[in-house]
Amino acid sequence: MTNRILDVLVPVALDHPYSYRAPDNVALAPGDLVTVPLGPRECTGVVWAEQTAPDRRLDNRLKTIADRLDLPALKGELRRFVDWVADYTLAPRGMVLRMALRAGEHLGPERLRIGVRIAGPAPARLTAARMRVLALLGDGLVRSKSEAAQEAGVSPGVIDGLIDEGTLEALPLPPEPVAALPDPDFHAADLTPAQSEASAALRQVIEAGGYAVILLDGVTGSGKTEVYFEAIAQMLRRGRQALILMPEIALTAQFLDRFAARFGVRPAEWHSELSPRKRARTWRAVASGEARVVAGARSALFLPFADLGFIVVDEEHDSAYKQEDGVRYHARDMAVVRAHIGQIPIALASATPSIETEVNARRGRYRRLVLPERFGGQTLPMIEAVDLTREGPPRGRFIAPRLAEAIDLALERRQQALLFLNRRGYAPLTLCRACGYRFACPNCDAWLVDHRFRRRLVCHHCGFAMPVPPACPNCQATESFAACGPGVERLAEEVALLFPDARLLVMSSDLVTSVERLRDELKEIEQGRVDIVIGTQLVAKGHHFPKLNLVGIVDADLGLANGDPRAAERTFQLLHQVAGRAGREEGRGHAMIQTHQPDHPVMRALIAGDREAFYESEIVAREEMHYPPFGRLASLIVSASERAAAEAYARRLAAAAPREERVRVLGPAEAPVAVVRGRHRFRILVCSRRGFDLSAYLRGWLAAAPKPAGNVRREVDIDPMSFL
DNA sequence: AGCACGCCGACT
DNA sequence: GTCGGCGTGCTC
Repeated sequence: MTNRILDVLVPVALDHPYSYRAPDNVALAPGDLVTVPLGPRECTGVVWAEQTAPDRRLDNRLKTIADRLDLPALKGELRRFVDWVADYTLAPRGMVLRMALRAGEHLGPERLRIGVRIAGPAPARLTAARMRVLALLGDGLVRSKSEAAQEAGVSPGVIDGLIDEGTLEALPLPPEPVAALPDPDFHAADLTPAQSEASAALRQVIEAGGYAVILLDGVTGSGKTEVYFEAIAQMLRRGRQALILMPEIALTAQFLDRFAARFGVRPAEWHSELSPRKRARTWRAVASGEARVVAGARSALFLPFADLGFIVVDEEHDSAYKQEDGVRYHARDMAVVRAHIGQIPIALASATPSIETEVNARRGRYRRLVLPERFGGQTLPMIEAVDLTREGPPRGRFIAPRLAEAIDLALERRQQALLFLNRRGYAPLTLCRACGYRFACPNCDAWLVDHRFRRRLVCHHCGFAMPVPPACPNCQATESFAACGPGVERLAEEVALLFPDARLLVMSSDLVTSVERLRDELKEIEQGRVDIVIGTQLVAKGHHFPKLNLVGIVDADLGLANGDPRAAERTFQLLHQVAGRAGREEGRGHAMIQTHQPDHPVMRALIAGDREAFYESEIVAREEMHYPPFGRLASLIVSASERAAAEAYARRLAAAAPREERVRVLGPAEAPVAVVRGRHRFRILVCSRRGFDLSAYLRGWLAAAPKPAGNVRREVDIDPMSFL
């Protein structure tokens, strides 16, 4: 036994590596994946460093590393990234490592795939199912067992039966590659002059080498994708890897097919719905360098790339990049950090850049490449407001007469219309007309949303659901429930009434039962088999509807209601994106925005098509308030099942804040949604000057503050995006 | 995060 | 009598 001691980081909620004795029969170096004993179990960990000054007190407790896994070591780059993210977000280092080892649980040896082919005489008993299998395999080719069963329309048992009879022969197949090699010259893109110019500038940045941030700034349909595809082609020619980050919901078949049209094959995919097996294989392929291009949701940022040369963050302004549970990180910001650590270029693409990115571009820290026009000379939609204070719909209705007329006209012209309402379900509130009782969630501080398609009252915060009772739980009155406010389902009812002959489709995340069904529905729209689409946020992202000409925004004020400092930015981005769905191929599009405040800066900028006006006003407002990016924010959330316990601890925590003139501590205040999942929540908001090390300040504060007792929990959210 | 340990409530 | 609820504390 040697005296060598190594620090190993394990993917559990521990902030520091543990020391282990190195076994003398295996060579180990930092980055190697190992199995180590941890308490009563064994787990996978990563050698983090050589331990040069072992803690004497641990001498007799040190355990020995059990084994080294036969996987590529995590590069220094990725280890530094894990350390950086943990330091910044105040998450335990081990939990950040866990994201990099996500394939973890299934990293064992690859399961053998079994292939079958005909190898003997037909069986004595020839059933219809068996005949179909024989007909399929009659060509003598080898097929995997599951493929053969599926194509012949039989159960796998039939195949097994034929193997037993000796008719078929089973043989091992090589593992299926996760992603074939993309060909940079498969189908050279036909770029517009503007795209060529942007592409050439991007190429120059990449040629120069090293870290650089490029903002690809262009409206939907201006061809940002083709431009960054050229940069990826350039990376492929150099034999390096590229990562395309996108909001999970935008990672569609349409996008993957576009990639395949340019490069001959689809990229490797990485998202939460990947099967464990596929996940493990993709992880390995990325680590070995076999997968050259990965298109993935935010967690793809933690993949162990063998040689990452370029990152794209598509739709960089999208709030889905912020992870709100577990390790709270912003994937766009962390992507920039990863590019910096790896000294590689990164491109942020958006039609409506985040205020942070816009300010960085204005200051020259990011290089802006503009794509001014839409493809093929398409023009932006004409946008107008419908002032609900003057020309609103009749009581109980949500479509104003002028919007209804426009829909009529679109139907007459055989064009599609989209009605956008960012609210799922039938109605956001149900009350009893007899006694005023309102249905509220038993676990959260929220009303129950009526979902008629599902025949349930549902809480959008915790998922609580109950059937609609036959009588009022308070006064026992029957037939007394009134739905208040609109949801997409209720809107669909109104549309069916107004346009009885139109073909409707409601798209809402809670109605999406499977990816398959979503794809089918998108295809229906694409092929013009739907006249009116009614949708939530789901329709805003990533899809291209060629026949869509009219967009109606039913309640533009919805996102502006709360006191969130980012409300204006988010509303502008969302409405701009939705309005931009109109008229991408068939003439000039038309968007109508129903609002109670047509003079709000967000609405004015949208109607005037003046994006810069919005940025000007919003940047000034942020600067005045010292909000990001002109200051930094963190939020401490204290929660407990007892309201008093949460409040008392939050007060003690706030009182323990170290004095620091560059920091303001606000609160504690009850969170806007005070109760979630049965836990009462209080929030302390911490604001600091720009450039101040807020993470270090918070770490010092939390270390010195009294520890939470009982079921009181505290969470830290650096750079919070949502204030609910 | 797991997992064990430990201390109180209602059942085979 | 024990099975099992989840609060508490530890893992080199």
